[in-house]
Amino acid sequence: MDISFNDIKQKFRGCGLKTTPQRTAIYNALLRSTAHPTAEDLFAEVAPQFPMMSLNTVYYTLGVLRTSGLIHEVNIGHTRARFDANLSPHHHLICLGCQAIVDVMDPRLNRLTSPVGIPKDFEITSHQVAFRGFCGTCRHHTRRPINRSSSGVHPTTAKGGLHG
Amino acid sequence: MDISFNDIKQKFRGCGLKTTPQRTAIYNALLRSTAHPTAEDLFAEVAPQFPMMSLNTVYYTLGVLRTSGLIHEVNIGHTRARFDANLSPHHHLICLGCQAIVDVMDPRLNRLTSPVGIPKDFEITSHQVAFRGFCGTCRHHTRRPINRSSSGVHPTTAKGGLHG
DNA sequence: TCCTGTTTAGGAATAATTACTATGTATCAA
DNA sequence: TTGATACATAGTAATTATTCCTAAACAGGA
Repeated sequence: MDISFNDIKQKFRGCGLKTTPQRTAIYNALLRSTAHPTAEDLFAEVAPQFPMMSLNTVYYTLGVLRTSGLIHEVNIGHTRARFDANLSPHHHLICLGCQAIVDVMDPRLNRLTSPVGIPKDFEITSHQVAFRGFCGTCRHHTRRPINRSSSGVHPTTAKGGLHG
Repeated sequence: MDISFNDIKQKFRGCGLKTTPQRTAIYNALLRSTAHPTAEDLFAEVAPQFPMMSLNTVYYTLGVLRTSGLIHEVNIGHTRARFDANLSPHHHLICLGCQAIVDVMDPRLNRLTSPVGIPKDFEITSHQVAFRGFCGTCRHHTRRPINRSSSGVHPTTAKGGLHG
């Protein structure tokens, strides 16, 4: 799943985007992550390399990448936008405890038939299944750690999408 | 789908909630709607009956109803929370143009098998399918009316979930 | 290398929601 | 029926996430 600097440059060029160090770092961080980070998560990850960088730049960059179709925005609530560079059709597993989002790649879910009883002039362009529940850690411990400041990473367990 | 004042009172009592006129009106408005209104939509709908009412009360009430399990929160983006009093398992059709949300009651979608390749200690408690696309009106007219102030109701067409 | 339009960074602004708090009121018990 | 009390309401202020605005910096093509 690794991608080179030149690959990124090519992608940016293909979308008519300039290749700046900040933009490259943000996109690269998103490519490497499977945790569906928020803008602030990405800012925290990239900031050490660019001490002068503004959170604004992260928002601007994510907006540009989204409208260029290089990334997707994923939401599990109204509170914060989360982002995903995985463009292949997939679904999500969402922990109601720690808010972790895990990709579900089961191809059977990509082939759901059109539902019955919908307005006949509605044109469906995509669909996505969200499975909700509790991950191993949240199942055993408290049910609601309420972790608003990070993307599904337990305060106790250091890094990674879904602990355990 | 009509519900009496006494039914509502019973439901509230069953959850240990006091029956106040504001609370009753808000819940009743949500029960009657299929448009998945926002807090502000509900405020606008109920305000004529209670000129002194605060938007705060709507937020507080929706929070109480949600934690009591009487309503669900539905989100199609990070921008605003939308609410639903339809508790029977169902799915959603979302117009990318006008942001309308329509319930999809196809029971086949309730019986999706557990997906492959997920962490084995994850306990799935529910799932929901979101179909995205364009409703009849948005398909023909502009693709992105960007309607942030209302719940999927076209400026041109008056009231209702999905026009047409 | 130089020009030009995009990108960045900083601060201010906005929108949605939550927090705080005094007053009001539904409910229960006497 | 009445009174006490805990929950609700309304008003204002605060917070959070995001967007807007602007000047300076810089990438990419001529």
